Amino acid sequence: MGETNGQARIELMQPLTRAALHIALALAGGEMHGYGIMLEVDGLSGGNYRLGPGTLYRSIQRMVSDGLIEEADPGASEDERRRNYRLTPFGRKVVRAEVHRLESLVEAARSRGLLDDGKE
Amino acid sequence: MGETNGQARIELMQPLTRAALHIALALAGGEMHGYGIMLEVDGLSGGNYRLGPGTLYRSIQRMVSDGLIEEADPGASEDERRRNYRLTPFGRKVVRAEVHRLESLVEAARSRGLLDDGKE
DNA sequence: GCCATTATGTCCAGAGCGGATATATCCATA
DNA sequence: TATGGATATATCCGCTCTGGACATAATGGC
Repeated sequence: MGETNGQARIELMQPLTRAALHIALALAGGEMHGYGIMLEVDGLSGGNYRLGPGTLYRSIQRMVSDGLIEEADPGASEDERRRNYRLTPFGRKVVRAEVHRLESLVEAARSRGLLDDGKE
Repeated sequence: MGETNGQARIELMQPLTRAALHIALALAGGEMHGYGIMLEVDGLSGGNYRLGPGTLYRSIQRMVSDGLIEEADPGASEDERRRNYRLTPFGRKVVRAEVHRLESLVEAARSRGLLDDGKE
């Protein structure tokens, strides 16, 4: 194979921007259009993190040109305005690596006693 | 009590910037000076995330003025150039809230099957 | 037909960042 | 003791990323 090893490409993409991470996580559940991603991210963060339209559509474009996501065929009977996106296999690898990084951070927090004594 | 409830202030600080999160996690293990934080962050991320001096000292200043960290008395026999910092109780609450957010994201990733089939 | 909602997109100003540069101290060792 | 690499802090420049306002238009319920 003429291409450089995939691991290197993955590391070049890290760390994902905050917006890209949330978009990727939303798309990990299945393909979805932009506005849907916006609502999904709002929900999965419990309202603590919101994507405005500027950040949303700009991030989508960047992720497409980076090969993290790709446009999917529009569902048959759906709203014609919608543009559906899905994670590419490469994108999936990158998010997975990023989530593992987050897990390490959470573990570091735990080992430093940050999560003990749960009262505020 | 004349002050607004602390929970609101915590939410105003969220989400922490990437740099601030890493600095706070480094300081969760005990007080430390800037250069030490830089090395600690490098280590706790396995080299995947590095703070350059610009981001580091700028972030420290911002976090001090936001009340997340504060300067501590320098240790007796230590290098006089060092300026030691520690998390404030408020800063500790904010990092804890942020780590809980990260845990939710990891959990969302898991429930979407993103962490299954561990091969690359 | 009316109009809120859904949906995508651009633009601007400001926040955050990476890395170069500057400066100075510390300390091992030659 | 002087030389120099590591330690330590700080600022500056240019770029990326973001938030939110604004624009435009199709959809769908009434």
